[in-house]
Amino acid sequence: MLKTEKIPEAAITRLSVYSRHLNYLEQSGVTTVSSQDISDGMDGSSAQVRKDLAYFGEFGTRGVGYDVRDLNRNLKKILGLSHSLKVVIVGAGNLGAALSQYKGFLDRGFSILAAFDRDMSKAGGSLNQIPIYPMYKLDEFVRQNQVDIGVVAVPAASAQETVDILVRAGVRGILNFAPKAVTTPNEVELRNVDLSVNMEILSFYLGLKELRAGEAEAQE
Amino acid sequence: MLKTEKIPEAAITRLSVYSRHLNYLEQSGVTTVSSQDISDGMDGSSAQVRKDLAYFGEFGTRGVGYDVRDLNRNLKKILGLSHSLKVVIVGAGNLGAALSQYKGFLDRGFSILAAFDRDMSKAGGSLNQIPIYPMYKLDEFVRQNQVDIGVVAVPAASAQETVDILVRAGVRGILNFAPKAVTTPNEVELRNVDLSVNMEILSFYLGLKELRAGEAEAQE
DNA sequence: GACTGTGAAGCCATTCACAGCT
DNA sequence: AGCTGTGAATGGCTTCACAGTC
Repeated sequence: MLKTEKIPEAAITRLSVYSRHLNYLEQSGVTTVSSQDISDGMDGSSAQVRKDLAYFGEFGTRGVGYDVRDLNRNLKKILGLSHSLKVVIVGAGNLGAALSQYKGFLDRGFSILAAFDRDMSKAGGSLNQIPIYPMYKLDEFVRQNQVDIGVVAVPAASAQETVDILVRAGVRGILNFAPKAVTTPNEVELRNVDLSVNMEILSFYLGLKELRAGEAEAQE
Repeated sequence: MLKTEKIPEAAITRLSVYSRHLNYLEQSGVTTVSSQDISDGMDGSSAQVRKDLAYFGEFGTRGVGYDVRDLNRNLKKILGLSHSLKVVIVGAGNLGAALSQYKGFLDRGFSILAAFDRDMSKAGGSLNQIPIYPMYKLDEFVRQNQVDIGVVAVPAASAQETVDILVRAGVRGILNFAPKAVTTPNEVELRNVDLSVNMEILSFYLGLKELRAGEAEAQE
């Protein structure tokens, strides 16, 4: 169970996607799937699915496939979703508001406890059930409620500062949405979800396609 | 200039981050940087920076470094940001609203022309300057305005359907925020920005850390 | 016959180390 | 001396192909 083997991050990404798909199948009443079924409709191959699962154990039955319910339970356990993680959102602007109500988080069992904003006039208000507090209460709140994850949804200019506050308060992980490279000490896990970078990657490939189309014409 | 060499997607991601950092340096009045300077404060090495740039040409001067302004201009050109791409957002809920005002897009030169929503009562309204139209106008709008990119910010259940409409209308790329695997034909570039997957990856690493901490204790 | 689990092969990306320029 | 550009080496991920199981 405790293999110290190195697991590609891309594999984790895929496990998460598999799990969501299994949720859907479970609701649809499907009870058994093959690795082929799982990989259909995404980019990966069935071999990839099996390899990804193999990092964590043997979940299937040869000649048969996987039990949907059972496999999904295992995946959720691997992903740490068995007990719901406690989350706070920093920055109650548009993005913070959107994240606080994001179905994708709630459906997967994360509990968003509170939002925080520097703007004192927002404090006391709420984002759809979730209370908004002023920034100075963040530290105490995180400590008292043993918050696991801080979501950073502030402007780029205050991103690092916000991260520092969360780290000092004792969160274990940070999900950063600010378009700015930030850093955390090793013991605090960090992930950047860089929306503008994603838009630019798309832009790059559009340009590349244009270029190739141009070349193809020129060849005739 | 037109190297057909294969370029890692990760390299494009980094170029985008470099460019943003150069923007900042440019504003700060810095005129020359080394690959070391660029890599400082992010995870990569200076060798990586040089390799990434080498896919596209020779932008520096040996013994000296890179001209900030010049390099950034080149990066933006590579990323297709020289002429601003036209974007529409589908789904005028919280996430759509947040994206329509997202500074990270505007700062980098994307123009968000309109938002669309299935809910007719939202039509006629606006999200911070950006007009909201009913869904049935999407096709015509995309054609008439030669929209390049469609941003999908609808619930998972209607994601594929929305993608199909955008594809038929003729967008060249799609940025999907719905927590659902969707597909496009080859000629339409697709990128998924999966917020819940990112949260789950974070969750996974938190669990892993816990496990390791437990093991370390057990070893004594 | 169908499907999983896995070693081995192949492929791709990153890192190293140094030649080449200023 | 300082720094870029790059071939060669390394390391890691994915694909292949098949033995093992039902």
